[in-house]
Amino acid sequence: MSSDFYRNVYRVVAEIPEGKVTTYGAIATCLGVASGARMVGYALNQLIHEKSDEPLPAHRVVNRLGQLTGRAWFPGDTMRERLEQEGVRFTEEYTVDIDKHFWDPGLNI
DNA sequence: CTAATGACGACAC
DNA sequence: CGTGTCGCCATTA
Repeated sequence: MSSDFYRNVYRVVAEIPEGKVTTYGAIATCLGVASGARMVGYALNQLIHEKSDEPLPAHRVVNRLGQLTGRAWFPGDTMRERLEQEGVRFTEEYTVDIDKHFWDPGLNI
């Protein structure tokens, strides 16, 4: 399990700076599979049952619209609260200002 | 090996 | 402008 693809996703997600967010598509593109946005989400989905001493900041990964599609995988509003706590602006209750806090992995990884 | 699924994305209607 | 449908690629059944 945990193919290189997964580790790749985990590494990118782990590099997301606080107060910044990125999209599934951006990560996928960074990994080489531009159309593998679904795979990124799938990889993160596996990370739920994956035990880690230091959980990955998956809450900083949103879809291209900035919507917290993964909020359902976090208890309560943990995802929204954490992002808000890091200084991320919200255009809506569950939508971040992706345009101002977008972080491109390709420019930093 | 074939079929189905998925924390998405883009396009069609 | 909101909804629906297909495509994308890896993993699982």
